[in-house]
Amino acid sequence: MIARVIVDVATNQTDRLFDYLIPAPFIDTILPGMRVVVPFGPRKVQGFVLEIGETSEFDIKKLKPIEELIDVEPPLTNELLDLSFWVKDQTLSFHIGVLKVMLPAAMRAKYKKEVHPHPDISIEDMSPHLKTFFKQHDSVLDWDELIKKGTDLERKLLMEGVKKQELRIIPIVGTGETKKKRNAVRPAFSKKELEQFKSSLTSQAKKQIDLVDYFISKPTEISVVELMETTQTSRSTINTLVQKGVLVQEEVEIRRDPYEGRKFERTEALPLTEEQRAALNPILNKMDKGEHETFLLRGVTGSGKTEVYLQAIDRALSLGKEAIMLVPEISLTPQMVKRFKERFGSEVAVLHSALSKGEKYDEWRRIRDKKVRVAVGARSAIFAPFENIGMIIIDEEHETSYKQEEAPRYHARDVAIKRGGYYKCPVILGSATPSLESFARAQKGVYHLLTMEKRVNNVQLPVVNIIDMREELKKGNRSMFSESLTEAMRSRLEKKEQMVLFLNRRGYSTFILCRDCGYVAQCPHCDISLTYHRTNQTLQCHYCNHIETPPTFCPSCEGDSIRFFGSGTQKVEEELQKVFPDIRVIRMDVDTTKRKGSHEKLLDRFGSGEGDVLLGTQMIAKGLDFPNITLVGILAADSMLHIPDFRSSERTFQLLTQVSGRAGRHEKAGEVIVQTYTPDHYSIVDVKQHDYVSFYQREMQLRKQAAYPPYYFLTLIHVSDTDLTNAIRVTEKICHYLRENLSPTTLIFGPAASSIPRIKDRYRYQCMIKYKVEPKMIKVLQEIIKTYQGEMARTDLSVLIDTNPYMMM
DNA sequence: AGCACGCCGACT
DNA sequence: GTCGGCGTGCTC
Repeated sequence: MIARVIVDVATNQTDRLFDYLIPAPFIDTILPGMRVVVPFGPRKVQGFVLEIGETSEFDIKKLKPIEELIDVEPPLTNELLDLSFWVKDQTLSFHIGVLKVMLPAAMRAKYKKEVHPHPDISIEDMSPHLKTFFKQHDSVLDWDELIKKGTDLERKLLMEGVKKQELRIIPIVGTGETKKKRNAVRPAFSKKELEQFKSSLTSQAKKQIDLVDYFISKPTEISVVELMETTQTSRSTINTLVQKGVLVQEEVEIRRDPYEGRKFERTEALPLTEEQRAALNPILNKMDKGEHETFLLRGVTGSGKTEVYLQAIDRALSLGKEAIMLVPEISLTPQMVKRFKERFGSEVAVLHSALSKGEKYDEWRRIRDKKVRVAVGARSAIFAPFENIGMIIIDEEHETSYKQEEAPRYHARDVAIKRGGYYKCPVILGSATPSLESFARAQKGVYHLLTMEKRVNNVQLPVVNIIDMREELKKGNRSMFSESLTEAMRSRLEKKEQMVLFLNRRGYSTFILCRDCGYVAQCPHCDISLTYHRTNQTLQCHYCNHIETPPTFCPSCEGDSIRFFGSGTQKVEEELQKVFPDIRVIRMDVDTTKRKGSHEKLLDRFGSGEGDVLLGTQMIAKGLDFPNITLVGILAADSMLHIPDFRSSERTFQLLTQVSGRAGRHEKAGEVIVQTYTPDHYSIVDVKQHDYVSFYQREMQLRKQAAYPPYYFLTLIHVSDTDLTNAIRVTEKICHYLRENLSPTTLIFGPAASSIPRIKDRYRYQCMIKYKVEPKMIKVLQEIIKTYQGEMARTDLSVLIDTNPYMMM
């Protein structure tokens, strides 16, 4: 018997199946989808068994046997294995990369090298330096750690030791899994025997008697910690009884429950509005018939999309099937989790980045072990290893975080539709502001469009006021708050209502500029300006972490007119305090939410009324639902509009609509104030009218003119090198090759310098492909990778291909 | 990616 | 003459 294995070596030459003999003990248990450790050349690596077969094209006598079988059950289902082929082809990724992304981080291979004293040599015979080294440390040392953290001398000693054969390096392939264990004890005796034992104890042994009494009344297993607490005894007393053989101590695996100790009250399905029912029915219909269809649910903010999702999932469960619900990382808030836990109780597993590796692993195993039937999570949860999926939902489907920006560059939306096809189940893409791609497909009838235009309980959409900041300047108002916004904030403070202020930039000042000569501090390694960080008084590069102290005189003209420009949330907070000295501000951005659980804490504080203002970046745009918010202020609506990306208008419209949606979701009416320097731009005007369709139509015209998606598909090839001329040369060759080999209707742009032409001293060039139908595309791109793989391995050259890119930089 | 094999320069 | 530089090629 032969196993065909994908090995954990991410290179072009090894991106294929390798055959291995299956040793007799594994023959009956080995299955496709299992992880193995195999010898590969001179070392050992982890691999995934994809196929089991009888024969090999390779010389059977030369096959090596599998070293180790890691799994008892295959972590990857047959469906996921099939899917992995599709994903790696579509995204031009290494197969191993796709297989790994399907598993929780804790299950990916860990490689380490252990440093041992050579077995034939006694420590005493080693060279004196090493002798002291091993005496100071444990006798088994981790090579990588020593190399990374050790001193130069230590490094030198180690190298010498290896050369002189005094040390041996043993590579270890680990699985990285850790199951949380706890010590527990249970009685080894029956009740009667315990009574007997008790009477043999002297009255001095009071604590032992307490323990025995406990087990007489409750003869079941209990964790040591819990036992100590309930009986007020110490570990040593328990140990004594273990020693005497009265109690048995065991390690019991426990599941890490990220939501431990939290009570979720069960809720029932809410009554649906007319619109909700009209949206839900066709979905249920398809589900009942066991047919696949992709639905695009466009519902304004507050129209009750979540309730539609919940009831759709409920139907899947009552049909005996499972459901996956994807939420953008940023809006996977405790509020959202709570809503799912309340409806589906212990049927829900939650997968998101705030969980520890171990917690994620445990939640993932609950899915694989069929302990739960609903998976809620961010992008990678689309690979939840269910085997009978009845419903897949992508909330906020327009969110760019569904596209993974490193290899494998997959889009969760595409994977969702692929899996939906496999399981013949409906897929819902939900959003108040669908991506143009999805809405265009719905218009063409590829997706089934469902619309919800009204908020539930007939709550009105907030009134949106657009403030022209150029007028404010003319009036002499140079602060970051317009008169209207200041007044609106004052009235909320008086009425004790809450508000949200949104600014798309964190930190303090974004750049420094010389007023005399226009000098802007630039990063020496990147073509980007440096950002001023007030906390440590430094200028920092956002791309390479270069740090320098801000100059007091202009390095260019030697004048003293250096000024800080642009403002972040930190500065807004200060300004707010100046205008309203008593205002209570809760600031939420990357800087204030770094610690685990701080996100939740800040929201709880705001929810309980501890703050008047929630001031934040992106992360406050979604999912917030507090009844007392009656004002939303958007400080710089056009900050996104000027990013060189064909989607910048779309992003602006989506973001403004999402943020606006935070206001007046309940009894109290909401108001939104949008500050902008471009009040006539359609992506801002259409927010005022809450008119998605109007925005869509205008934006589509521009996309058509400029030959962008949804009219064309895009592929972006990024070429970078420390050598500028070589980067250009390679990009030129690639463009030439594409023009020769793709159809004449396909548009090829390039070579063009990237919008940030240099990052970390690497020069960046691009080639953009726009196409409608191009059956040879994948083949041609594979050919390009093949052409440059050698040069990429040898030199600093890098060629990356992004099919369907979302980051144009 | 690692790692060994292999073919040319500066050293005991 | 050897030690070691990193170019080339392979891993079932």
